[in-house]
Amino acid sequence: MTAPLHEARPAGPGRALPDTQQGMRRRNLARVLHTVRAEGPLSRAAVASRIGLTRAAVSTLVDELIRSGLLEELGPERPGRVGRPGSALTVSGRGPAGIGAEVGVDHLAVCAVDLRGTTRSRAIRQGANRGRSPRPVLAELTDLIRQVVDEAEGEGLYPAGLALAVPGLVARDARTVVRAPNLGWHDTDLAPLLPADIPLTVDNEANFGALAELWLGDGTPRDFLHVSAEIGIGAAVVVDGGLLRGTRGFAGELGHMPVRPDGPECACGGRGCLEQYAGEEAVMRAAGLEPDEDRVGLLAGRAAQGDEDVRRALRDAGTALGVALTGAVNLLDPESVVLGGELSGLAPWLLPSLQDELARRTAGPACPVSVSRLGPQGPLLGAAHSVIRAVLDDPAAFAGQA
Amino acid sequence: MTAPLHEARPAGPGRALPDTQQGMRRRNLARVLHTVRAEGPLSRAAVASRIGLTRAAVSTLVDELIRSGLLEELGPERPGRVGRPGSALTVSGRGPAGIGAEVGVDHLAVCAVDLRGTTRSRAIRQGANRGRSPRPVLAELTDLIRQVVDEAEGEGLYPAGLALAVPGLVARDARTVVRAPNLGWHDTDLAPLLPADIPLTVDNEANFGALAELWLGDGTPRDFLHVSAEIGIGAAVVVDGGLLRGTRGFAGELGHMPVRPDGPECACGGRGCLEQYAGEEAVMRAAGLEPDEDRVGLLAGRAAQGDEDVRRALRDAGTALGVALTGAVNLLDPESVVLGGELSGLAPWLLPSLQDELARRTAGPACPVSVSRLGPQGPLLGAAHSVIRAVLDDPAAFAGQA
DNA sequence: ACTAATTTGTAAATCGGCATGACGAAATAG
DNA sequence: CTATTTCGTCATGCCGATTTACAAATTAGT
Repeated sequence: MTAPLHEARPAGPGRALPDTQQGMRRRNLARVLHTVRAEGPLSRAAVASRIGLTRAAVSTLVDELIRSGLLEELGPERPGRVGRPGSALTVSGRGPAGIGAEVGVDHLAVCAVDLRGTTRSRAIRQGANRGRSPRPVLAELTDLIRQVVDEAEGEGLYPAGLALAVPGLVARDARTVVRAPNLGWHDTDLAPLLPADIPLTVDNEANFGALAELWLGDGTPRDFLHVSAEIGIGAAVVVDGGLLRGTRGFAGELGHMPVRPDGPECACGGRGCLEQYAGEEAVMRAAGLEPDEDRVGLLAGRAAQGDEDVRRALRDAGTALGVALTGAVNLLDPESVVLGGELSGLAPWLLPSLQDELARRTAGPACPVSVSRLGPQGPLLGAAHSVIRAVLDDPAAFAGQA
Repeated sequence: MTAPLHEARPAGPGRALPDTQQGMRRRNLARVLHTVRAEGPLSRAAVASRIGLTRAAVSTLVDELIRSGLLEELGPERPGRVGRPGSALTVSGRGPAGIGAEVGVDHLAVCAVDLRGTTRSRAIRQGANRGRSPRPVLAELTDLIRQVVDEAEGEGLYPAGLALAVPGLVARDARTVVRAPNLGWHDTDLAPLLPADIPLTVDNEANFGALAELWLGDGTPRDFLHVSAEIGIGAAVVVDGGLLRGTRGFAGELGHMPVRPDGPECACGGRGCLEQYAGEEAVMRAAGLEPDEDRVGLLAGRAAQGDEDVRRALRDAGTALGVALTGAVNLLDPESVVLGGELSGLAPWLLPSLQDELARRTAGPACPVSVSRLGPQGPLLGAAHSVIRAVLDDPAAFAGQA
């Protein structure tokens, strides 16, 4: 569990782990569990026909999963079909729980999700974290985590892992925050500051948001670009159902796409980066507003009231986003672009100019742009579900932990 | 073999093929073959220790590969080490051959590569193909293919597949050219116009170039961006040792990255696309030269002679490339950027300004930029090797074809 | 109602594939 | 010349999925 969850791709045939029968068993356990979770209550025979194994083989696999507490038998189905009714199986509601946590600029949040995907417990605490050092913030977060874990344990769950979403760049070790400008954190190993008894994974808020979109969004494809924003503009690239992380884990930095190469200087050293046109600070300035804690809320409120200055600022930001996204879309050819995170609240005023710009610069049909249904809670849900996903991907590794 | 070679990623655990013992055997055959090919002559024991199987298991796998004609026994090694010497194994020099073919703007080329990776036969024909219709061009190409195949068969090889590189966009069915502006082809299924007795794969020239770089380049990482150019500017994205293709197979279109969003109108509908600053035509115009057949050669020649106009034009193109690449590098976080294809000949004059621009716009260490050792023959080699790669990845599928 | 047909789940036998352990073969070290 | 080391192979065993058979539970048909 120290390795990052959900690699973009398993290693090639030359370097893979030895392909032995235990590995086969483990993969088949995963396939059974995955299909039962994905396709609702299912009989052993139904699972067998879906994954291509025989009923006998599935029987033994199911037995093992039931013994591990990952599957539950609901009893005989009552269908109108001919033949003996099957015995319905579901993923357990009392097995492992994924603990998701989030450090936002102005809040902390924790939740526990069970194998079925339902949130069983949650805790939120408002309060500005900008400029506070990691230790007190994570101490506070640890309180919330204990709270949520206690509640989950009361319902018969046990924490299988803790996934933390932060608004910043995270190293590939999945524990060290390299740079989180809006918190003021840099090069900090978070693991020592969090509960040591639960396996930890730290990742970028945008990445978790994208995974939530992938797993929870309705009709979201396996190849898309997920754009979110907290001050900087973070994006996440999903390729064939997996996250593209990059060599250092920094993939998805949309904020410093050159939009006007001769524009004003940016902190990154370049000129005319997207962030200077569509970043929160820039939009606030363009709208003639003062910096505030809840910038997105303020912008959305004013825009909804019909404030022309704010609307114009958002239109311009949408155009800039459109330019940057044109480049990204040309390079990646995704099936769609999803606006998520805090950005989704501003979508009504960003979207028209964004889509215009994208369409204008694209030969042929433009890449469709949609708004996340999950909105700001995407990252937290994605984090919790990433833990659940790890269990589903290798149930054997989590077997005896109840 | 009708499915595209080298998907970016196998399907998730829920949808994968049933994981049965035959599958395990197939994968282990592949692993044995891969290691022998990659690490030179090797004894059974050496292979076993490398891939983590026992000597006994490897013995049976090797037997099967020898019977299939994919491996050869060289006889006992003569080492200075204690103990019975092993019997060296090599991949066969008389097994399957990968037939690579290329339709360029001003040439046709075909080659045959054996399992060892050595080119065993080749044929090239110069002649402008711009504006010619697919049928006569591919008829001519078919002649060359027959020639090369005959020669290869004379040496005991048999064609395991034909891979064709074209300078244009290819659909994900790996047979249909969607758009090849410099040939004037569009929406053409090439399969009926090529030998029907060899399994066919068609792909973008830039993609094959990138694969060649991945497989044949020295020290090339598993995550990089490969930039080539023929008129348009094509790039290919390699993520964790696999090609990123995109939903429609169009990933890697660098040519229409917005470089100066208010710049002149481009054929794609946008403004100030990279192609207008670093495309061949644009550079020729900026250098004050007339259109010509061998544009790259002309530019390189003049630049080498010290022509200041040409050099300035190339410097500016490098700067524009740098701007576009900044965006791509930020988005993908690759380990390096490789200049390949025709572009590699112009590298000496493009590189300085390109690297300057990239470094200026990057916070922290800039992404290293290198020049392909393979140069213009990358695509052809990549095509041939992609066939060989398919054999290595699943030897069982090619077993009885000798 | 009673039988036939159909489907489910499991048990027993079988097969395929790798691991284990032992052995002869072929080299080096002393 | 013997002891040691390593290689390749064989016999055996284990593990996991398949095959085959069968009892159980339901619907369809008379």
